[in-house]
Amino acid sequence: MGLRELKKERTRLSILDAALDLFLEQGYESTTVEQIAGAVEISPRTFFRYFTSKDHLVLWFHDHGEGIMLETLRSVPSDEPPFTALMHAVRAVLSDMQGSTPADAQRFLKLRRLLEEHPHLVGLSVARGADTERRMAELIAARRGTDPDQDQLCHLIVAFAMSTMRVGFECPRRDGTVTEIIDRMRETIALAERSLRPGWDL
Amino acid sequence: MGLRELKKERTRLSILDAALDLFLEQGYESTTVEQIAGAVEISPRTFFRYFTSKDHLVLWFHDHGEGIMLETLRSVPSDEPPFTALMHAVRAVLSDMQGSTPADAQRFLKLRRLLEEHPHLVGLSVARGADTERRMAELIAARRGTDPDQDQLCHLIVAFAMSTMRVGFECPRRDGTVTEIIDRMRETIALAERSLRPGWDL
DNA sequence: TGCAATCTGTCATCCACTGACATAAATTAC
DNA sequence: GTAATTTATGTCAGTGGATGACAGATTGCA
Repeated sequence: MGLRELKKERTRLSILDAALDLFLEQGYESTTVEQIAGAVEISPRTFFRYFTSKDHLVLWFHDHGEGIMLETLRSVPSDEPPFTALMHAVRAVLSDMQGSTPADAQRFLKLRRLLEEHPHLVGLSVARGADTERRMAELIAARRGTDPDQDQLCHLIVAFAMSTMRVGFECPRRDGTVTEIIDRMRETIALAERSLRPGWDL
Repeated sequence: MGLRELKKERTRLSILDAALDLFLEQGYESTTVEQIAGAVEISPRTFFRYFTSKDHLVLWFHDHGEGIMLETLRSVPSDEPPFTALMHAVRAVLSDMQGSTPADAQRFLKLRRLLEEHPHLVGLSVARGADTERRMAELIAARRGTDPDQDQLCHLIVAFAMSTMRVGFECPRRDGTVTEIIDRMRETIALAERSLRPGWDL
């Protein structure tokens, strides 16, 4: 990786950190892009070259997780039932979190606090989730050898899987460590698996 | 109802209709609020007194449906299992659609076409859905006599129910009549009920 | 008819976001 | 090491969504 890419990644994280801190300090709405840019000494125009929008700052984790999930989905043996495969994908995200640097863990926890204090921001995440679901439904349909337009079940499978994930990540009132969150997520997965009729997703 | 409220409702619908037509004609992004306001001969400022934002135009159906669902949820006997109660609420929305005026049906179909052509607008709807889910989870928790912060299952129940609804309304490639959509939705409900383990939501 | 409440338009302003262009920096080729 | 190329950054000007303040018009009611 060249010096250029390295520096780019560093400013990218600087922007993210500065923004998270500002948001938590003075609120999301009342923080302007100009302020964020000022904090990392770049022009507002440059900010938009790193993040397509102010909202995008909040979506970095979602994007990261989506990448891992899609990747996992493609690599998981195709004789596994779809929902099981999706739960594998979710667990892959958890593994990634477990192996993340302390700095990344900090960012994740800050993001969670932010979402807790500004519930309407959760909407941004689930909005992008709609996109993610469409992509996943295609993969699942391919797995099932069906046409996503005809096959309602593939959409339902994906929707249930993402619901499970979302519920698992939902903010418990007192925020814990990353490990606690991962444990909670595992419980939720178990709960979902218990709730579904065996073989429903075949 | 006074003359004032009547007139207000009429302009409200005029704005909505003009907007839907413009969106379908020339796209969502490339239609400005100024154009919409111009089409119904009001000032842009007044537009924002009828709809809190441009996006809000797309959410009128969601808001309407949410109202019906919450209302139904409160009136349904509390010895019914939560998921069953939620499916009743969904069916109440379908009944309302069945009894709607032709004009309303037209609006609904136009909205669907719009969402089909601009998938990213679906995000707006599911974003608001996150809000809706939180409110519903409280009702379900109350029903179950639990604290929504502790009880993961109540969130899962609501999330699964809303997923079912969303999948049911998802655009099939060729758009049909309102009746066809309602039938499709009923199938989806049946599919979801078949997928869940009996008694999972108790 | 006249008073009070409410609706509307105008104006000024903020902020997110984008295209165009010039400059500065890093990468590559020689 | 320097020149040429590619890419990142800043400046500037502009668009469009959204909000507060105020004045004038409209409606509802006594």
